[in-house]
Amino acid sequence: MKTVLVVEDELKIARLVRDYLHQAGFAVLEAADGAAALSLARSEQPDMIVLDLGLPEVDGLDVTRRLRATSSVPIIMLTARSEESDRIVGLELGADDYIVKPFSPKELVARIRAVLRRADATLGGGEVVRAGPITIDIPKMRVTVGSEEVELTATEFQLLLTLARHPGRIYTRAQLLDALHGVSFESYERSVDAHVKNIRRKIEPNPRRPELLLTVYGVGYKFADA
Amino acid sequence: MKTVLVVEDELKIARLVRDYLHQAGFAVLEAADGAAALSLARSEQPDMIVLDLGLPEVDGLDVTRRLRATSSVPIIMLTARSEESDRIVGLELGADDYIVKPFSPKELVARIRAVLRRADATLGGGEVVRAGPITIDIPKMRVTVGSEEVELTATEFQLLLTLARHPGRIYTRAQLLDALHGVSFESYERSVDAHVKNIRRKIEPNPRRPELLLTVYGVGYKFADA
DNA sequence: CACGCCCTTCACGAGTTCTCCACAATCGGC
DNA sequence: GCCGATTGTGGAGAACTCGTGAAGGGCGTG
Repeated sequence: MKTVLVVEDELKIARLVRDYLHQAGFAVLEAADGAAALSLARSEQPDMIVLDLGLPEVDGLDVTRRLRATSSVPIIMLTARSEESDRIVGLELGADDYIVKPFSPKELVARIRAVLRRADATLGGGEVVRAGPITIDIPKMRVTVGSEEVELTATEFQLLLTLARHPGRIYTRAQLLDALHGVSFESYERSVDAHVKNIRRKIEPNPRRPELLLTVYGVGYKFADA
Repeated sequence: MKTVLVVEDELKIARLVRDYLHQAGFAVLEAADGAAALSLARSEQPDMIVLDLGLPEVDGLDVTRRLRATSSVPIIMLTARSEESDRIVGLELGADDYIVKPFSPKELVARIRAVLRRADATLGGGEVVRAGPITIDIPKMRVTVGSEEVELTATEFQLLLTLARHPGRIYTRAQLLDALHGVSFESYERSVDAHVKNIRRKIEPNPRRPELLLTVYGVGYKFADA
C-alpha cells in the first residue's frame, strides 16, 4: 500500500482529500504547515506528496525546494488559478504535476495514480528508455517509433529523451532549454517550440494532432502519459 | 617464464626486489633511471614493469606516459605514501596497480602475479574483435579489412578498437581522447578528427563516403552498426 | 645529429543545424 | 462566439560542425 502525505492548511479540503484517498486505498499522512510537512516527509518517507502552494508561514515553493534538496519523492502541487507563476516555478523546482483549484477529488486520485505509476516505471532506468510506442537507445542514440527508426538531430534527441524519461511530467521551456544547453544559458525560449515542431514531424502520425509530445497550454510540454 | 623489469634507483631496494622475484620464479631486468627503463622496455619486451615513481631525472609518470604511447605492458607503480596525487595520475596514465612504500616483498610478488594473471586473461578473452568486414587482432595489433591487412599507428589502432568494440555505440571526442590518453588529458578535441581521417583513408573503400567509421553530427563518432 | 614517422594544431570551405522572426492557427476565459 | 494570449509553422540567415591539407614539433632510429 502506498502512503501519501497531504499538506493542506484548510481543514475542509484536507478532510475531503483524506477521505477520498482512503477510499482509493492509500495510507494518508497529514500536515497543516510547511514545517510539519518537512518533518513528516523525512521521518515517514511517504511514497508521494500532495502539496498546497498557499500555505501559511513557510511557503509551499520553499517546501518543494527543501524536499528536493534531499529527496526525489514525487510531488503534486495544488494551486489556485491565479498563481500561474508559482506553478511554473514549482515545476522548475522539480514538482511532477499540478492540479488547479477547484478540483475534483476524482481527478486528484487519478493524477496521484499516474505519478506513482510513472515513478515506479522510471526506477528501472537503464540504457533504453521506452514510452508508449517510442524506444530510445541512449548509447546508440537511436529512436524508433513502433518498428520504424527515425533520424533525429542531437538537440532533438536530447529534448525527446528528457521528456520521455518521465512521461506525463510537465516541463517548462526553461527546463527544457536547461536540459539542452546547461543551466543559465540565455536564449529565446520559443526555440523549444521549433524543435518540438521538428520532432513532431518525425514521430507523430499526424503532427497537427499530437498524441505523444503534448503541449501544456501556458506552461510547457510533456510526453504523453500511458 | 615471465620477465619483470624493475625500475628502482635505490640500490638496496632494487636488490631486495630482485632476489625475491628470482625466488618467486621470475626473470628480472633492472634499470636505475627512466632512460634505461625505456630503452630496456623496448629492447627486451618484458612481461611487466615495476616502476618506482620517485626516480631521479626523468619522472616516473613520464616514463609511464611514454611506455603507454607504444605498449600495453602491465605496470605496477611503487610510491611513497605522500605522493597520492601521483598515484592517481599514474593510474589514469594506464598503470595497472600501485604499491605504497614501505611494502612487503611478499605483497609485491602477489600483486605481480595478480596483474600478470589479469593480463593473460585479457589476451585470452578478447583476442580478436570483429565488426563488419574489419578484424582486429589485439595482441598482434593487426587489422584486416576483408582479407587485406592495413597498417595502423598505435593511436589509430587504439581509436579504431575502441569504436569497433561496440558497433553502433556513439562516442564523443572527449571519450575517445580518454581512451587514447587516459582521463583528464588536455588537448584539442579535434585531433580525433585527424586520426579519423587517417583511419578512413586506410580502411574505407571510399573515404569521402564512410561506411564503417561514421560521423554522428554534433556528437562524435561511431562504428557502423550491423 | 639528421632523418622519418607520428601526433597535434590550425585555418579554410562546405555542409548541416539552430535560432529567430513574422504570421497563422488555436486556446481559454468571459 | 469574441478577444487577448499562447502556440504552430515556414523560411532565412546566423552559428556551428566537420573534412581536409598542411605546418610544426616530439620522439625514436639509423
